[in-house]
Amino acid sequence: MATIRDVAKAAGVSAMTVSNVINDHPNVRRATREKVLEAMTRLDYRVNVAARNLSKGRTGTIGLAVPQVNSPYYSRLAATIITAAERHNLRVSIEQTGASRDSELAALSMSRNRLYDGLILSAVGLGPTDAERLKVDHPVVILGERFFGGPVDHVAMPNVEAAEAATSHLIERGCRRIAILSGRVDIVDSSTLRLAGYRQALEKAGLPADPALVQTVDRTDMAEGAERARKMVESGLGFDGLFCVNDSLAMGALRGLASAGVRVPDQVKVIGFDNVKESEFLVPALSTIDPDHDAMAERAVHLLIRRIEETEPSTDHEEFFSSFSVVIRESTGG
Amino acid sequence: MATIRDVAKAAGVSAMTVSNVINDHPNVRRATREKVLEAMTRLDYRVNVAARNLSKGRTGTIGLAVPQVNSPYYSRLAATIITAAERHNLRVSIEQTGASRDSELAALSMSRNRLYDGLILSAVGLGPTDAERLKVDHPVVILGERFFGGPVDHVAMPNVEAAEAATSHLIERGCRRIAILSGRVDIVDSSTLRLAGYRQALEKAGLPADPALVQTVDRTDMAEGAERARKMVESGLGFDGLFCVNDSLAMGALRGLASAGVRVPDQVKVIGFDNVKESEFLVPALSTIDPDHDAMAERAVHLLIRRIEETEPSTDHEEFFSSFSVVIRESTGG
DNA sequence: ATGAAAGCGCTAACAA
DNA sequence: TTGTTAGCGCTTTCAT
Repeated sequence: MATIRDVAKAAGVSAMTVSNVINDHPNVRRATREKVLEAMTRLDYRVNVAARNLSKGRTGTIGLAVPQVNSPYYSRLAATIITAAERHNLRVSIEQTGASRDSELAALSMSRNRLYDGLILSAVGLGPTDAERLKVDHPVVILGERFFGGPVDHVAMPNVEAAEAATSHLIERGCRRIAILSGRVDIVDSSTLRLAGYRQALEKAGLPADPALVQTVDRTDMAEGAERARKMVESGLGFDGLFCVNDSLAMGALRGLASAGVRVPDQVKVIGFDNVKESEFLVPALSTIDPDHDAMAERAVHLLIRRIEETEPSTDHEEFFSSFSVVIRESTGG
Repeated sequence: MATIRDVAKAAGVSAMTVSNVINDHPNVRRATREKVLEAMTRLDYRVNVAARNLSKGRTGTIGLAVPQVNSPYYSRLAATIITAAERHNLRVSIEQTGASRDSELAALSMSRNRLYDGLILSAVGLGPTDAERLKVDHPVVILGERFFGGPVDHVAMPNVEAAEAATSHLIERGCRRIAILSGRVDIVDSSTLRLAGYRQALEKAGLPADPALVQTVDRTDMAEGAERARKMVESGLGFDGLFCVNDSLAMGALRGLASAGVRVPDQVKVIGFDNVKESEFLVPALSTIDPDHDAMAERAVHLLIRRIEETEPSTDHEEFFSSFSVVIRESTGG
């Protein structure tokens, strides 16, 4: 494998000149450049990125830690972040944390090992009590709901407002007994905040808040959504609207309601949250909240790059909330 | 940031001893090890992976190039590969090629740059004429249908057999005019092979092969599936079975048929291919082919590791075909 | 069981 | 415009 010195020798110049050619530095005479390029082709030279990394103290790679990539939501997030990073000539290495606290901490320490120039961490397992551990001396951006006012840059959704808008939409469509399908709410996360938005909407509309209508599941995925929705019908809970805190749950719920023989939107109207690609194609097509995913990804990458490039560590931190819109489809009556 | 030499000084030993401790080498006295570990903790030492990479000539990272990660199929593939790689202490860096030939070639050259120890390339844009370019001196495993007998290790699906099984299943359920929704078939890829399987099944059953029943779309995604299925109904094509060459198309088709007022499975039975997570939760639940994704991912990673670890390049190449099963759900009558 | 020397391939800083 | 020097932080080899 040819090194920069082999090329230098072959072209009759110094290693530095070759390096300057490779990196498009200005001060190289045209003729010299040609000579070098020719030698590079002839020797089939390839830069050794590891050596460059060591020399520059940069890896050109950022880490992205998400619970799992095989979910409509996180795969979309990953896709958007990879694309945004690419625009800045950064590669993305993905780690799956399985939503566990330990794995999320491990991801944090990976970037301490300078494996990555920075880390975007979709924190689900870490809690507010771990805030101290985020006070690290390397670039980190947190995605999620767990660290408001924490010691890191933070990109979040307008959970409360958007959940309120979703619930209000159901109310406008005539629902009076609106259930919510949510994740666990013993911790502050998107479920908790979206539940708060749901409650606000009911209150503003003067609707009673029946605790039985608040249904929580352990994992917010399709399987749980399907099972719980079916049970809610079979137990005779009685509801005419259902707000699911994410689209995976909602996809499952649509399935569960169908199994239970409930017609959507005639008997029950359903709305989700996230606007994953699939939601448009379900039967019935799913109404949902569309946060501005691209803006969130772009902002997360930007914040991270800012940190990577700043010369001295600053102590201020930014919190970004994306905008959102309500996407009305068949599941709430089109 | 503390280096290995800082730790050595602090512990009163040589850098080499510290290195030996870090890498769990046997020849270190217990007392020495403790001393070193203590110093490491005290100085908050972290290995510099870039330096280690340069020294060892390995990066501990493999590349995975897929068309896009935001699709049920590829996100599942990515998830499985990341998990398999993790078991072997390898990280995975993901690149999105957008199915373009140029990006796929770029991914190949990335790994030539020793950014990755090896590359798993889900080839969609590259064609058989590019086979020569795969003759590279670094580890590559191709996922897909385009390079049978090529100069690389290759993991593929049993496309023909599985497509035949899918079509036969529709025939067994009483379908007589079975349409196929496929990608372009001017090149050898999964669409072509699955179309061949479809034809075989018709032939074996003695059913006529009406060319009008072969429908091809440019992109095999949900949007195209929905639009085309609707048009097929509206144009009065007349069909009682539909085999979609992947689940994304099938999800779209279910949506399109619903829009056109066609009941599944009563009027038309539908089967897909891939068994993505979503298919189980659709309404109606989607019958499909389930290739052994885990086995494919595991095999791809294994083949790659074998190449990475072999001392001298061998010229033989392995072709692996996964097993498959037909998953029968509501869309073909349960 | 430990250490000294040399080098992985590149680039920043300075010199010519 | 080009070249020289001196590392980046680690590991391999060989001595002790």
